[in-house]
Amino acid sequence: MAKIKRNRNGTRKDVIIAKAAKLFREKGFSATSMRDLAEHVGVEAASLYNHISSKAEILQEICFKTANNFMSHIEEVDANPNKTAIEKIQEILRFHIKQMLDNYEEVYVSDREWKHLTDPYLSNMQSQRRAYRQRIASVIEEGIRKGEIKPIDAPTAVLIMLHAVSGIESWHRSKKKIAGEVLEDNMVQILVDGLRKQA
Amino acid sequence: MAKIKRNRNGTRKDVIIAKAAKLFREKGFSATSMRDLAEHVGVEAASLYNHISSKAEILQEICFKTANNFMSHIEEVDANPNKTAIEKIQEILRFHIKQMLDNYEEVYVSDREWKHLTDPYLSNMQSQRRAYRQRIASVIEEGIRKGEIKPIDAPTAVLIMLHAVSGIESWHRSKKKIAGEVLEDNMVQILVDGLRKQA
DNA sequence: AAATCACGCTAACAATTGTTAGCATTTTAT
DNA sequence: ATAAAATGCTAACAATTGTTAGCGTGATTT
Repeated sequence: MAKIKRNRNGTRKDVIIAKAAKLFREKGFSATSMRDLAEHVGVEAASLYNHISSKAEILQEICFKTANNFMSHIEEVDANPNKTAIEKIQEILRFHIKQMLDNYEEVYVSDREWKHLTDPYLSNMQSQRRAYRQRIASVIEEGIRKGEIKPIDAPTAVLIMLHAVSGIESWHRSKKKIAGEVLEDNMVQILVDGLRKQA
Repeated sequence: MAKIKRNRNGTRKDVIIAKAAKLFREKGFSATSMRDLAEHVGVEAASLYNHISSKAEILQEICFKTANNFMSHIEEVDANPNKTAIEKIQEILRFHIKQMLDNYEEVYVSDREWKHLTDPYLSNMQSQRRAYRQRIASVIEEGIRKGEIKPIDAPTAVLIMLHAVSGIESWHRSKKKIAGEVLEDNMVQILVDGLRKQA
């Protein structure tokens, strides 16, 4: 009756999902109530259901949109046969970092809260994640074969890369932030060439 | 009346906290109900309150026990003036990895769920975490000054280290696990010397 | 043997949860 | 202008939440 919902460019559903991503990041999926979300959207809880069909659906949209985003990128990178493995890894890393800077809320939520998906979607997400990690591992193994990369355990390297990137969360919370590009360069350098000087 | 709670060596409270840590890791703090926990302990929900005073207290015990554990270790490491910065970093890393292997549930929960602490404890935990990261950053900066470590942004390096280690979660979930010591060596090598061969 | 304590149970509470029904109003299309 | 669609509201629902009260039984202490 009184309040109206704003929408810049995109549907009202998009507004709801964006606010939800923010809350899910701050408090977690389970600890965020629909009334909580409604309040931040500026509407009563019941009104949300004119735009979404359930709380679960919101999480699904966030998770799968993000997952597809990463999956298309790695396919694009991996399709190019003229890049070295190290170059591919660097591109993947930089893409992750940029995503973590630009779409922070959704990327973070999709990484931390996907466990709360329910079962058709949960299994789907699990295999997507597995497939994604496997693709990166293959790039690393290719690099090992060609002598560009140290002979380390590829799954372990993937694990380090992906989780290191998700640590950008604490960069966001930090008071004295360095610039995003500096962060990116630092992270890539540390992961590719390590902490130790000279070697 | 009928059921009895077991206890190997440690109080019944310890049993409850251990089971809680497992559930908090699997489903998150908010998504774990006291009835859920009670069922896994083999008792009715109300009976838990003979041993703990609230759900919040369980999380507090898990988080602060773990935090103190890490804090004492870094103090011990840092007190030794004969170690190089790289050696200190390696020791800290190896301690984190070992903790993640041996006390998986509690370390993981303490890292992911501390946000659900409430306010006297929440602020306390926030400053403890800040202080801990700051100590590691100081070690790195010392290493940079002495020329052992590349001149990178120390907070970024800390962020990478700590989050890389927390990725051991996916090692736990993995089917074909490499041995714990191999994992440890791989992780330390990658973080200290990077992925790239030779340099 | 008596008294105390530890610890389990059932029942119940107030609050909060996600969600639906039904109705009113505004916006869009005809 | 009128019909249709979109979107908001209030009220209510059943289920679940953390937690307390009160009672009983078995073990431990005196």
